Order: sequence, then structure tokens, then C-alpha cells
Amino acid sequence: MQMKALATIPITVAGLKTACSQCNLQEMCLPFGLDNSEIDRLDELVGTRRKVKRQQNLYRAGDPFEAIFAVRTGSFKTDVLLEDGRDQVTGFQMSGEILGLDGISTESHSCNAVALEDSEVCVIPFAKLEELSREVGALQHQFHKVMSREIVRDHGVMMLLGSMRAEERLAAFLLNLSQRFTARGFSPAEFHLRMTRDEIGSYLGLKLETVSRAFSKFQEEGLVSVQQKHIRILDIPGLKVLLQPHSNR
Amino acid sequence: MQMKALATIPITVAGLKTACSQCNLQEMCLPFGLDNSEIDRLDELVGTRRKVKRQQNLYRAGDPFEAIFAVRTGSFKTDVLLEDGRDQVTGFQMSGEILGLDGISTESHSCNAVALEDSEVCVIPFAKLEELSREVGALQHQFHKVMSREIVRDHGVMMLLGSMRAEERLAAFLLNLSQRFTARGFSPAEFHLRMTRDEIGSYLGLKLETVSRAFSKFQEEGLVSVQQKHIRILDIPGLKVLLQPHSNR
DNA sequence: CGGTGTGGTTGACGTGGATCAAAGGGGGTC
DNA sequence: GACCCCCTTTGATCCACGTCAACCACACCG
Repeated sequence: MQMKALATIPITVAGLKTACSQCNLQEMCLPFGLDNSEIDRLDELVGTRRKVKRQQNLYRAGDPFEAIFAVRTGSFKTDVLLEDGRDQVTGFQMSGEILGLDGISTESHSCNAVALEDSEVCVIPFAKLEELSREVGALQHQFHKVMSREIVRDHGVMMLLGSMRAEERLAAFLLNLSQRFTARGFSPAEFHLRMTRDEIGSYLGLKLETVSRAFSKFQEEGLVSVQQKHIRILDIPGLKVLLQPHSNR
Repeated sequence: MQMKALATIPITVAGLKTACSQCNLQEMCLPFGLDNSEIDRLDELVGTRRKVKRQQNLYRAGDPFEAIFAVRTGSFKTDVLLEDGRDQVTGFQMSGEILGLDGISTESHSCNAVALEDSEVCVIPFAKLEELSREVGALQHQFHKVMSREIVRDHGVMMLLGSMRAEERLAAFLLNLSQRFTARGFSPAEFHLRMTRDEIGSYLGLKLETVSRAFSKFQEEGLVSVQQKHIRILDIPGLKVLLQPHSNR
């Protein structure tokens, strides 16, 4: 893959050692549920970190699958590309979330993962993960939960794409972000979007103009304050009401 | 798929013992990649079969998660329900496919699984599966592939819902069915739909009227012949062309 | 500082699919 | 065989969102 581009960074990749045991993202990442001695064993397996600059690919569709990645800092989007050039964002990942699970099935990645800002991931060699999780039941179980969570999340997106209208989708998106920021100790109400309107639209199955209009509408209604990518949610319950469609008309 | 006569066979549920070793769905189900002695061990773990009559639930959202299921005969749909009553079909499962993976993450199911016809599943107690897959690496790996495949499949559906128009969606759906029937040794071109127009529409993010119109259009164009639920695909390449959007206008 | 480029907003207009409505099968039951 | 119920088809109308286009805001750069 493109480890090369990293050459510009003055720290060598190999030099970075991950330490799950010292990571504050434990409770939402793979180490969750492991005891200290088990986490130490995980430390051995999670070999290196890797820095990925904004707009760079962590992996591309077609790349051979060798490892999964845990986001340490920064954030990513994943997208799939159709032959004809259409593409669709399938998800946004932030710290503590796992990337690359799509690659297991065919042993090559089926989507692209691109950093939305300068980011860093932990590289988790998959063969080693399977090996260790054969010995450590808690790790095995947590890994299964992570995969299952991804499936449930995808079902939620399918629900959103299949049966919600534009403003409901955006409201759901903002509430989801808010909740994930909260889980990471950030403000539930105020944050910076790392993605463009176009990327949000792609994820939500809308055009960027529609996303923009929905933002403006929310602003008019006093639900949020929007300044470019800076979002302040003023009325969380109000956004939640939007998700009940009947209140909508 | 339609081993039809099975529904009428007077064998009690409890008495049925599954035997992966004698199952002709091995190559698309959990046993794939295992050697004979390993499959024997899997036989021990896959305790019972369970019959589910048409329209009955295999499980419901909220049910405690204890096992995953492999479809032996018949077919299922899974759907998620929103509080307000809206629901959406998230998938259709046929023989050899695995149901219930959504339950792992929260230890309770997050969707409903309903039989589309009289069906039978193998019950795979999950705790035992994790246990055995700690000993049998090939089983562990195959299970991971199955989960990953589900994630990739979901991404495909998100793509479809987010960026295809009605006829493209239906074409993709028919081609997908065709390919899955083929993999099971049935005709790629002629099959019975087990689901209603409404269920297809829900899955594809369309209203049943739109699905019906698209079927009629395909019929006019000589792409398929439709008689109620009996489908004959007359022009597979023609359907594939529809998936390239530019050929469309 | 002015130029340029990328992303965001807003308006006017068109259209694909939803909605509403009515009528036509098929397959079950008595 | 007659009735009923559910599913499907088809037509007429409507509207949410896409499309096209112009303009604006901020960041970067010489």
C-alpha cells in the first residue's frame, strides 16, 4: 500500500509503538472487557501506528487485506465506487472506531478509506488478531461485538436512506454525531464537521444543495446555528421531534 | 430453495438433528473450508433444527440473543421497525445464509426475522460457536468471513438506496436474486418471488406501486416476463445495461 | 493585497416517484 | 361455484428533491 507517502513525516512509522494499555479509547475499542494482562497481550499484537494525512487513503478498494485499523486521532470516511464513476460514502469513522472489516470476506478491501483530517490509526494485523482471539475469549467476543455493531449501524443507515425524508436524515445525522462526540467527552452541542456538504449528501443519499437548504431551514427554526462547518445544536429535543414523521406535517 | 414438500412432513421439531456433514449447503455456509473431522465437531455444536411457518417470526427485535441461524430450507426477510410504525426490510435470506448476526452487539436482536414461506433453520448456539471457533481456526475464519460478507452486502444496499433510481434498483435486485439462485443450482432466469411487491419496495426504498410499474416497464421492453410472482428474465445483459446510468438516457 | 480556487448558499424550474383512487386477478374457504 | 381478501396493476395528480445557474465567503498564494 502507500506507506511511501509517509516518507515526508519526520518520524518513522516503525518507531511508533501503540499501547492499548495506555489508550483512553479502550472502552469503545477492541480492549473493552479485557483484563490488564489480556490488554498487555493485545499491546504486543497491535504493532504500529500509522499516520495518514488529510485526503490521503488509508486503503483503497482492491488493496489486499492484511490488517484492520483502529482510529486513534482524527477521522475518516469510507466510500464505494461504482464502475460508472458514481460513488457513495458508506460511513464516517472517528476515534476508537474500527476500519477495514469489509476486507475480511474477500481478503481484499471493498471500499476506500480516506482521512478527513490529519489522522493516526493503530494497525492491527488480522491474522495475529485471529490467533490471539483464539486464546483470549474476551477479545474474541469483543471483536464479534464490534463487527455486529457495524452491521446494526448499517441497518440504521439503510432505514434512513429507505424511509426518511431529507430533513429527517440530516437531523438523524446530527444527533448521531452529537452522541458520538459526547461518548468521547466532547460537547454534545457544539462541534466542527470534518466533511463537506457534498460528503454529507453522499452519505445521506441527498445532493449537497439539499443538505445546505436543510441546514438553513434548521437555522431559521432555531434548531441549530450553522457557520460553515461549525455547528451548534440549540435544541436537541427539537431535532428528535423531527424524527417522528407525523409531527412533521 | 423450494424443497416444497418438506413443509408437510410430519416430523417433530425437537427430534431433528442437524448434520452439517451431510448438508449440501456446506460451501456457502459455516462449514466452508473445514476438513471432515472439523465438520464433525461442528455437527455436535449445531444442536437442533427449527421449523418456522410462513409469516411466523424466527425472532423479534428485543429478543435475547442466544444463537445464530442458518437457513436450511425456505426463506426469510429481516426488518427493522421505527417507533412511529414505519418499517423497512433490511434483507432477504435464502438457504445457506446466516441470520441473527445483528444480535451479537447488544446481546439482543435488533430486527425481526420472518419466514416468507414454511422454512427450516439450523440453530447455532452462539456461546458454543465462539468456544469451538477458539479451537478450530478454520471455523473462526469462516465465521469472520460470513460477518464481513454481511457488511459488504449492506454497503451494496446503501449504494443502491443512496444513488440509484427506481428501475436501476429493481434491475439490481433481480440480478442479485438470479445470481443467488444460480449459486444454489437453480435457474438463473426463472424463479418465484417469495415476497410481495410491498416487501420488495420496502427493501428498495420504493413504494409498491413504483415496483409494480417498473416490472411492467421491464416487461414492455422485453427484459423480463412477469406473471404475479413468477419471474422469467429474458435478457440478463439488458438488465445489466440498466445499471450503467448513462446508457439510461 | 488582489487573484484564484474550493466549498457553501440561494433561487428558479423540472421531474421521478409518492400519493390517492379505482379496478382487476388468484387463491383460499364454505 | 360463489364469495372474500389480499395482492397487484394502472391512471391522475402532487410535491420533495434534483438540476441548473448565479453568487458569496473564506483560505491560500504570489
